[in-house]
Amino acid sequence: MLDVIAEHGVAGVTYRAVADAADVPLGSMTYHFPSQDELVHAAFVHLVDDRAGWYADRMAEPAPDDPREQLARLVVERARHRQRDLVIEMELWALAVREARYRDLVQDWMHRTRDVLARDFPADLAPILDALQDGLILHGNIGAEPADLDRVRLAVSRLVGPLDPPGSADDTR
Amino acid sequence: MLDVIAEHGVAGVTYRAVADAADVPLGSMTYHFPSQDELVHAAFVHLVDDRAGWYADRMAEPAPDDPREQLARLVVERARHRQRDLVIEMELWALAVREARYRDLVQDWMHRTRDVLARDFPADLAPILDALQDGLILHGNIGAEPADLDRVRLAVSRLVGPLDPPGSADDTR
Amino acid sequence: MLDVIAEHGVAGVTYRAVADAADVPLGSMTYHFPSQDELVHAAFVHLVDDRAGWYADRMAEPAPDDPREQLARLVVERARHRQRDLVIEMELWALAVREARYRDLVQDWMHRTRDVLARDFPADLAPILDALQDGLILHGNIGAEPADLDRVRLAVSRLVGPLDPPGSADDTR
Amino acid sequence: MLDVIAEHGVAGVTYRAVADAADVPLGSMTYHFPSQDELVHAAFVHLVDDRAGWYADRMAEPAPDDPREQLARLVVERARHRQRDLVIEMELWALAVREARYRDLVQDWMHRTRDVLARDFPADLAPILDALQDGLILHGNIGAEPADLDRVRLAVSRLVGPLDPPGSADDTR
DNA sequence: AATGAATGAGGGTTCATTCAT
DNA sequence: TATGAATGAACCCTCATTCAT
Repeated sequence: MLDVIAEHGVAGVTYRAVADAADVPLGSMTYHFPSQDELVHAAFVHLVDDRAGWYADRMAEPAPDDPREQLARLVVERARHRQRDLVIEMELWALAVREARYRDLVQDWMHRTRDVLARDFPADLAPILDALQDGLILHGNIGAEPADLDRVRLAVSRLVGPLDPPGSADDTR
Repeated sequence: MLDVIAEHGVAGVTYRAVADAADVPLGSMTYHFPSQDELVHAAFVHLVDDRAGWYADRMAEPAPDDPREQLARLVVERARHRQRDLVIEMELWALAVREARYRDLVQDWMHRTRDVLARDFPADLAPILDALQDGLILHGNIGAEPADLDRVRLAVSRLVGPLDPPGSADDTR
Repeated sequence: MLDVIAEHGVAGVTYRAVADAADVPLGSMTYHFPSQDELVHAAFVHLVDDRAGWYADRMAEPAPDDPREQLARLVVERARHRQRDLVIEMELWALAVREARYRDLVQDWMHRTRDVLARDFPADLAPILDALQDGLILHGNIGAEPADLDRVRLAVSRLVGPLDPPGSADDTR
Repeated sequence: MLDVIAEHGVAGVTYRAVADAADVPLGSMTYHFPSQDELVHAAFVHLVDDRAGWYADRMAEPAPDDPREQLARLVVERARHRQRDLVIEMELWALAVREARYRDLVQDWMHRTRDVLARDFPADLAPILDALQDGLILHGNIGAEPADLDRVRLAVSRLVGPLDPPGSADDTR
């Protein structure tokens, strides 16, 4: 299903295409998803859950001991050229600006992401960092050259501040 | 044409829909745009040119005397809720991550934007500022609450530095 | 279907025309014959089978006891003016010289016809008799006056020889 | 024009296709041939004249001194596999069995051919020889293997008789 | 519950033909 | 006279959706 979206966009989602991709009978598609939008929405609900969970897990990795570094690395990882996931996410965003139903989905996702960010960064910076990372990822995927780790580090450290003394990143909410 | 995209997405672009919206005969459409992709591409070429020109003009306004403030205001203006333009731009981005032809278009746009930014900000910050503003605009349009000017100001001033008289904005990498 | 071909040629075969002629819904047509060529090909497969069977049956009739006479009569019967069947066969031949797929079909038909002829005539004469009969039928249908039985008898008896007791029809090459 | 017919059949004849093939403006086509059938008919008139003239010339060649041999050779020459000319002629025949206008054209052609044949062969055999040669040519072009000269010689000599008046026409194979 | 058949609507595209220039 | 622009009518084909089994 998501493969179909990745390749042909939401516009290319047809019962037939998905049935073929999933190797299930056509009748079984319409049986479980009476309308086509049902099908698309279900796919995106699944996607959001999957991606939000993945993001929380990755940010929770104690890896570099510096959340700024971890954030920068995650951005670069997701900003690598022409990612399947990004293609699908873009389709969701495009839907979200037009249809409330999908907007709700994305808003939910955004909140989960900000909550994750708020564990490591000041709460008032979370929305900004979230916007920054989405912008960088988008540009990395579309731009001529992939995202550059140093540049991302620069952006993050400027936004967050030069030092992130261990344990000091207390969110004062 | 762009109205049709704004309302129904690129997927809703049909010769018939556009012909109706523009009140021209169906045969006229296919005559001037032999294939549908021709039509869509032409519309986006126009859009990019229009938006890039608009952006350059607005950033050139000597308005607040502080380019950081001007940038922040432009972001907020474009991040107002559910903008027609943003809807269309999202469709373009979604296409761009899937099809090289549209990617080229967006890359061109990105370069023009960065050139504009480089007039007022250090060159190495231009791509970052560009990504940041796109992220903020996207989130402003999709998020539950519209972009907040103070928050955007904060983001910009942190990224660029407290003062930016030409030459002083040294990046401390 | 074949009626449509007979009246308007293969070029006049449209899903709509056939659907109307057969009084079935348009969607039914495209469902059972996903592409138009499918439809045309299926019709001709049917035709060939039908005609080849018919020919074998007719030649097998013990009728005049002289296969030369039976052959001559069949030619004249099929060479009667403006026959629906001939119209359709011509369309098939025209396709066959251009497209391998239909050529195969006609070759198959030709072989079946020759096999039938080889039951009553020397094997090396079968292809010649087949060509002769097709030429006569064609000319009979297109020419100003219909085929003349005596003339056909003359042609056949000259080609085959005055007598054709099994085995005696030796070609004198 | 005839190239277009050869490649796509009469059904593939469109003002645009012909204009492109002849490298003339589209408007010039409709100007000189107000209707499409005008165009097709003119092309076939030209074809018939061309082919009939060619045939008369070739049969007039004193070449092998035996008209039977000359006829056989011409048949084989025209029966070579997948000839452009034959493709076009088939389209004409297919039209001729359906439309009087084209039937007249072909009848005219047939008469000219028979007149040519009647110069060298008994008048009552001319129509038969004509039919035979068309049948052989057709089969040669469609059949799996091209026409065989010996077989054609056999057919002709059987039909015409072993000797051709002035004792001369012995085929010297 | 599950599925393939069936169908009507819709959409891209082609093209003959008309017409202004 | 000659030509490109313009347009409305088809036509092929895809698909969502319905329904009988």
